[in-house]
Amino acid sequence: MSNHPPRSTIADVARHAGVSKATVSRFLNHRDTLLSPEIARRVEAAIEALSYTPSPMARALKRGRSRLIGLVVADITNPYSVAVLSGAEQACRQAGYLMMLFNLANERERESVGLKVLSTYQVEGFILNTMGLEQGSVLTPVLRGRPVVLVDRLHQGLEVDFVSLDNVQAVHACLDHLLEAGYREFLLVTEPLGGVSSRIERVRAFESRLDALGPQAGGRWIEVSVDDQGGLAQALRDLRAGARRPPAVLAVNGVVSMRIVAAVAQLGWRLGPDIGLIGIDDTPWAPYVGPGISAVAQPTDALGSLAARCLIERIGGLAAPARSIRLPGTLMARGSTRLESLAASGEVPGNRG
Amino acid sequence: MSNHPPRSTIADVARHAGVSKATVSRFLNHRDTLLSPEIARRVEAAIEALSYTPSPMARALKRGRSRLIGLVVADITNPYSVAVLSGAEQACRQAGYLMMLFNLANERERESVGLKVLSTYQVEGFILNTMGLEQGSVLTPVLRGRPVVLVDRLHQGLEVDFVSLDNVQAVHACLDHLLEAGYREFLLVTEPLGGVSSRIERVRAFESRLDALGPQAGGRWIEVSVDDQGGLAQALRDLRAGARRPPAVLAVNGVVSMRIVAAVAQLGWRLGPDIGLIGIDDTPWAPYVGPGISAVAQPTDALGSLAARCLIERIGGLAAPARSIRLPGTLMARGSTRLESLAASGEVPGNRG
DNA sequence: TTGTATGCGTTATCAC
DNA sequence: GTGATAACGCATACAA
Repeated sequence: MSNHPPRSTIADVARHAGVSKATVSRFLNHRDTLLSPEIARRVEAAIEALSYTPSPMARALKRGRSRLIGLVVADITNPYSVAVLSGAEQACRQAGYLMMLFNLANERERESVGLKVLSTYQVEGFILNTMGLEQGSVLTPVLRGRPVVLVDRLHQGLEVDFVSLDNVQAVHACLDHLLEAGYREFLLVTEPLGGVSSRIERVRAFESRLDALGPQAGGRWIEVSVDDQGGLAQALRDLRAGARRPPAVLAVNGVVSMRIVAAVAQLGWRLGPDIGLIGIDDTPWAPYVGPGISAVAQPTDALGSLAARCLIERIGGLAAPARSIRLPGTLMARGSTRLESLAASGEVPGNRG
Repeated sequence: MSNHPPRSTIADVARHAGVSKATVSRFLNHRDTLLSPEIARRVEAAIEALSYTPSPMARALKRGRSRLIGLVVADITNPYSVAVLSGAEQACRQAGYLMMLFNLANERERESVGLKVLSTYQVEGFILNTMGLEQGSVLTPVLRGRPVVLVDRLHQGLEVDFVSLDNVQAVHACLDHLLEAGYREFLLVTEPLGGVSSRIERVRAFESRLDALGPQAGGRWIEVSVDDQGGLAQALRDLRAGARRPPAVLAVNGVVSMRIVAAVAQLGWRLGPDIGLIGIDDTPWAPYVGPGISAVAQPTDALGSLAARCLIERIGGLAAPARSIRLPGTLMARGSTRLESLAASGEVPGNRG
């Protein structure tokens, strides 16, 4: 059993350099001011020689700051969450913060637990990508004044920075594209709203746009829970039966897109000619699923890094009123929104940007 | 500006309960022994009243243990990594550990940086899902005797627990399935081996199985780098041109599968009848891509939670020799390995388990 | 400009 | 059984 030397401490460095701990600490934190070149040189050499690194734990204890950022995510299995997480992680790293991850695994009641746990580790701020079900009033006490930024989903009564897709723009882009492609009858499919702000916003945008469009187009929206694939298929059957020409479905997110694709496959219909499909959230596979699935791609990386940067600004003391940042999505038009089948023309599915 | 009360400390609890800090600490750590019921009750009440939680930071400082586990991941954008991560995170949580995440973002040289950073945070152990390029000899010093478990990829000279897909079984399952489906000419496509153990194992398994098969089947393997999509298409053209009947491709992982699909689409071929495709790594979209992409699904969740549990056992002091755990994958047969096209029969793509 | 002393919130070692 | 007290590694007020 090899015994490993304990990591060297500030005391070791001080001894090695023949100075006091305070001097080493000064070198670490206020290198510029208050230090004679000669001493600085010796301290630096000692640090190098002992390959000394300050203990963030001890620092956190003393200063109350930990260089840690807590990320609470509803479901790390969701590619959207991961993409955002990834962008955020990068920005944090660049700013010298480390990320502590807490995954809710879709158990919403664990949200406050996650916050508490991260809290005890003295994280300096939180990025929340959760269901948004906990009211701000219950969150506030555990936050203890530490900054928070919300991603994708708002929390009632929590007035903090918010970063998200521009849902109105995204839904409008979808509808405009469908109209241009020749569809006139629309069905928006969402998971049960359940108070989730992004879903609600998308539904509202859908409704208001449809109102504005007037009689030239018609549409409804339905909630279908994940375990009711049969209900979804039935809804699609009804939709198509009641329409004079091929209708189109707008999937509120990637999960729903996937389920629509499954249902359409099961029904034996062709995406595009028989029923249009466009969804919010793009995936690398989308170009190759059936005739290609049209989608609005979210700028997930930007969302994540913006969230992180906002948070870090707040940690740095910024006291501006709560900001709301909305980033546009970009439409990827593919075969699932092409009324005329291309099977005959020999064209191949793929990206059309 | 609302001022937030500082979190209560062990001293607050002691004062509130009219006992000493030591007593409170005892209640926290050795509740069972050495404590009169009366005092215990009072302490408990005080803790409740002040909603006190011990500071993990201070604990870590004093005891050297942090209840933190460090996870270094090559690319958090890779769904495989995330799936593993997710399983690991869950197991850690259940054991009362929190996960600190360090993403290499595919910059391999950041591996030792990641280890160092996590190290300073006093993580009690590491789960590594990286390229495996750093030799054990360079890793060992920063590990300082703390346990490590490797996922999916081995490191040379690092004899620690290892958890991974049973690559031999997986590749054999693929080949057996292809043979049964009627294919006889095989091409394994991998990203450049670059010393990554999982890729090497899969190639070796491919070669040895082919050897064993003898003249009834033939095959080669090629490395194609991510940015050489043209080269991949050309390789496929050559493959098909040189084969008497439809050949089949074995994609070494999900990323490669995706690229093959893209190339085949570009070539205008039908997956299955024109060229077979089976890949390691399944995705939710696979059933709906073209005729359905056949794949070997990895037990990612199990891999992750096993990794975490191994690590936690080691942290607990287990001193057994390094273990190597190989979990079998499960074959999902779909249309991309069906020689006869089903287009005519009206059957619909989907899972066939 | 540098050193001494104290405290951050815990746990552990001693007394009592 | 319980209470002082020291120490973990660091940063800072104060003294020099």
